[in-house]
Amino acid sequence: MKENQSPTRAKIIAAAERLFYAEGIGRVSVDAVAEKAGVTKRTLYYHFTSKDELIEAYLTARDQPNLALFRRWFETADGTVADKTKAIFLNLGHSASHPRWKGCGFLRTSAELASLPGHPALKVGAAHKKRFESWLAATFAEAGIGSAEPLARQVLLLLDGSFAVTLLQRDPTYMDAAGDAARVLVGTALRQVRGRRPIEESNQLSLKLDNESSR
Amino acid sequence: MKENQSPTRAKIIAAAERLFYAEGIGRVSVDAVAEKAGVTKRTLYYHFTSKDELIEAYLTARDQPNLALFRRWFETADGTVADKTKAIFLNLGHSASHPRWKGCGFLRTSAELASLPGHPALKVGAAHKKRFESWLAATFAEAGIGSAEPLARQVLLLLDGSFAVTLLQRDPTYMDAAGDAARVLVGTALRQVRGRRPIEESNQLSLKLDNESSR
DNA sequence: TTATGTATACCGTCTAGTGAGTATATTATA
DNA sequence: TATAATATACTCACTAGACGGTATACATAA
Repeated sequence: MKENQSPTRAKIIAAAERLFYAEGIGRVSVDAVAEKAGVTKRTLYYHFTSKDELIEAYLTARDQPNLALFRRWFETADGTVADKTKAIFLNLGHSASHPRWKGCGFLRTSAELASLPGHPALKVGAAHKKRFESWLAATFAEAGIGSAEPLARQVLLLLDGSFAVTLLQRDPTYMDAAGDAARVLVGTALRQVRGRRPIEESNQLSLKLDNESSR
Repeated sequence: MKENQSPTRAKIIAAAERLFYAEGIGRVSVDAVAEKAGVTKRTLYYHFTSKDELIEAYLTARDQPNLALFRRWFETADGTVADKTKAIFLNLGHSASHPRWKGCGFLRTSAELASLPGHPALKVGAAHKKRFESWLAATFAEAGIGSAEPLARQVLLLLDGSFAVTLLQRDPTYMDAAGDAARVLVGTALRQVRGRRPIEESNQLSLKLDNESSR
């Protein structure tokens, strides 16, 4: 297997990440990726058997870094779980103000490949969003929220909705609106917890890190 | 001007609607649209100056029918405004169960053309979603809701989120989750209205129409 | 000396868009 | 009323280039 990370393979994936995210997978040729990576096309095809496999590798490479970024945004925010949830949207709104921001690479790839169910890249994208949803649900459950799973699902829907709408309208204030809705939903669930067993939700002090661009 | 609807032009747009929605604009050639419409490519280029103009015409043709469908789903549902809002998601979930359903054509086009800001088709898409948001806001305001605009925005975010997530996961139950969140948000706003001036929200009897596929 | 990695050069196919010409209908003129 | 001119709506055949992918050869290192 050549699944390991040879430097050349890593360079190719890095080039694919930048180009596929910036232009969309259909508008980027294999030649362009090879050129950006500084290798010949034949070398690219030595490391990947097809363009489809390269697309899959592109999303696989984004999976963990994206999740880590969301987690960090959540964990470094002040306030209740509801406030911390909203912090994800605030940070995302900041990212979306950057002209190079182009929404969520997973969702955009899913839109482009919608006519190819079963495409390996779609499985990677679906698994990525599931992991995010599961992490949210676990975090909510830890805070004592009973309906953690449906709540996590609703927050995911708001998040992906704000990706889609902000990309279309090019207006990051939609992120704030989604964050408000998420804070209301999480806050309501949280108040039910406190009703049963008081306090327990602590105000965590934390750094406010500057955000990177999120994909 | 040939902006009017000659039968040939209408045939071409109808073919474009089916193919672009089913496969995505990047994966459909102008030749394929011409063939599906039963005209030569040169005839297509007689009616449209470029593929981009054809894409724009495709979304323009979907604008009013889609809005009308959502309105009908809302208006024909029983219950409060919150219930009627949720009905949109329920109907959409039903549409999404069909194997030919491929999400929202406006959002998918926006994802494909994300690297071309200012593309005419993107303006059509943005205006379409704005019209939906405005209609929702007006409907909420009519029901006496004070925060009609932010509320409409939140429902839009849930709607487009459910388009994106349901397409990726191929699981229409996400539509139900989004509908629940929307019902909670609208219901909360509605209860504040009732708190100030009681009743006023009537249970409207109405037919439950069977839905068409929504794009 | 065998496996890994890279390069040059190429193939067949598909793409958006065009050049040049034609059938038909309507209008203007004698 | 017959004829000439013009506009509309369409077709066939083509271009120039981009596309994904490959055959072959050469280099390097264990």
